[in-house]
Amino acid sequence: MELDETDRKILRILQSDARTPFSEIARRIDMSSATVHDRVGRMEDAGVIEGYHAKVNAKAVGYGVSALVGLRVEQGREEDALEQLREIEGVTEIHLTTGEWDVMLKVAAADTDSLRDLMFDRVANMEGFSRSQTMIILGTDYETDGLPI
Amino acid sequence: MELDETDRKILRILQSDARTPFSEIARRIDMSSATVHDRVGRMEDAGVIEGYHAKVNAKAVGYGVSALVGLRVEQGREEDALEQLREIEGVTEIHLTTGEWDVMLKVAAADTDSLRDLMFDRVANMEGFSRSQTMIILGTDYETDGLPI
DNA sequence: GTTGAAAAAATATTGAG
DNA sequence: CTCAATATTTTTTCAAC
Repeated sequence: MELDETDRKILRILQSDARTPFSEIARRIDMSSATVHDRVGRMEDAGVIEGYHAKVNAKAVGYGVSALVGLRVEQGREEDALEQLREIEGVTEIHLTTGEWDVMLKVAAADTDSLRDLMFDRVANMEGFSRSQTMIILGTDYETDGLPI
Repeated sequence: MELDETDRKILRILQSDARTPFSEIARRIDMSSATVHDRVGRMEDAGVIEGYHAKVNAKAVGYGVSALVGLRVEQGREEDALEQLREIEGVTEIHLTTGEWDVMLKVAAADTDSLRDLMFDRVANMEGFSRSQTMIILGTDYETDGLPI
């Protein structure tokens, strides 16, 4: 799908606040809200907009520790490994990467004890597991609302 | 702020679809929409809900390559480095981590050329830079809408 | 805290340029 | 594609339990 500058403006607004009323988006980009409605619908259908998500404070819901985890997986066992990783509660992202690690995870856990359980009981025991490195996130300095559009 | 099971149900719904009408949330959790409205407002005020963001397909807006980047920063130059990193367009996350790297970035770029420019011209030239490792994301296997609540 | 009901505002739809 | 007008829904407010 081709996006013009109007579409991009709408995306910028929805990326920073997904609950902005169409009427206000319309005011800001100087078009009617029917047009905004139409364009948003088309971008949703085309998969340009993949969803709308509330960002929840991790600590408020009991997640005190986050980490990035690098994983080496045995050759030929990648699919097995991924399947098991997807089942682990607390694993919020699974990326396949080049470089030192085959897989990079982002995980959330209640505390360090629970992170240890996650890593030792679940990750290290899965089939195809080779080795891992856990990088605990001491703090997130900065996080954009999404992409620079 | 204390969250009860009702709050958590609301968070789950908004995390998976931030534009779900309060009236529908009310139906699903079997309460009035006035209650949902009240609770959402309080969670917003308390910082439990940090925002609502549209998820935009990176390729659709011209970002063909993403990477995780590990960085070593010279002792005592951390603040300088972070300040510069925040200014680099395409850097979408900056985490301070334990382990092999001091800082982990998530970056988005149009293509590998543009990623090279980002890394060589911007990141590698910044003050306090020591060394880095770029892990190109070949694919994202799985990404939850947020935290398991 | 919760609710139903009223008022205000927003979204969805339609038809035409 | 865009718009104005209309119909439908939702959000917001508020008195009352």
